[in-house]
Amino acid sequence: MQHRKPLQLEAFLPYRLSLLSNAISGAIAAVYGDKFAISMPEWRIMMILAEYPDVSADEVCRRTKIEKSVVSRAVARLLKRHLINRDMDEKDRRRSILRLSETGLSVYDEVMPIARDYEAKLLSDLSAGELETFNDMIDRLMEKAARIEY
Amino acid sequence: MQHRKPLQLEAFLPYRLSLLSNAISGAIAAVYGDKFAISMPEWRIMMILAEYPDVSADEVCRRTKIEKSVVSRAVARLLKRHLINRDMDEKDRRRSILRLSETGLSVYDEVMPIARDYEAKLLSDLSAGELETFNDMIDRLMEKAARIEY
DNA sequence: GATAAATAGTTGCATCTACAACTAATATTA
DNA sequence: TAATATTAGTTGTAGATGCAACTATTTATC
Repeated sequence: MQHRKPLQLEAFLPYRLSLLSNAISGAIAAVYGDKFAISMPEWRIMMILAEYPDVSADEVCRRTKIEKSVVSRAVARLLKRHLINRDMDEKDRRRSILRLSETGLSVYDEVMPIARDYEAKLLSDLSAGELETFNDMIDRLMEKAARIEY
Repeated sequence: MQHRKPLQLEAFLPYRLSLLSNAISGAIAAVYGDKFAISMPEWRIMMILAEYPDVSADEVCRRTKIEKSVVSRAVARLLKRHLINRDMDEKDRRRSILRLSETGLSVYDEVMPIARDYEAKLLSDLSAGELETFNDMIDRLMEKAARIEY
């Protein structure tokens, strides 16, 4: 006979955040997935390159927290589909220099407004102040999470 | 030459939530993963069963949003390791009735305090009011996310 | 400047995941 | 009550993931 009522699972923050994040990411993934057969890591990389052109794969890893082998294969696929271009750094020939191709940019320009529109709808019921508070809390939790060890 | 500054990626809520959720879930997953070789879906199922004993696999799917084949295989693995027990519903012989075994309960009782402690540390800098606000916003976003279509 | 350590990126591989097809049982409808 | 549709759970399979081992290059140390 079980009787643990330890936690009210639905009140457990990690669980709640995971459900919310999955719901949101999944909704957006459906857009670029259905329309362009782009995976989530591929899309994340494209977002990074749209904002920070000419960064290395390693820099992409650092920013996205995506594992480097996943980035390597996603980059390979994006290259094969000519959605990004790659040069090698002259100063450090291990290091790649990645950026969106014209095609990649046009895909980005088609998908991103939909994603942004989704975000806008999602946030439409929050006041500017509430949104700021929410974002501030995410930052603080992010910082805290990076520091906790046990 | 790229020049999209469309979004400030780091300010894109879906991206931010995903990073935060992964950081938190990953930290907790390290505990049950390292100590008991339990996967995330397995742990989610155990949490559900701790709070709602005697639910079906289908009910687990509904609550966790984990895909049913994943639940099926996770349940099989938990059964093989005697961490849960399964009966079949007399009234509806398709339906399973799952609950933690004694062993499963003891594993749960060892891991859960660590997870709860992690959550407490994570939230220690938020006031009660802030936490309530944060939770309220998650609820609202969750609701909204379920309604948006495009 | 030779040797060792660190870094960027790729690849092998075991495992995990998600979709679809499937079986078995129950519910619906005519 | 026979035929049809729905539901619970399992299984096949292609592709994704993450760790570790590997290559190639650069940096640090002696």
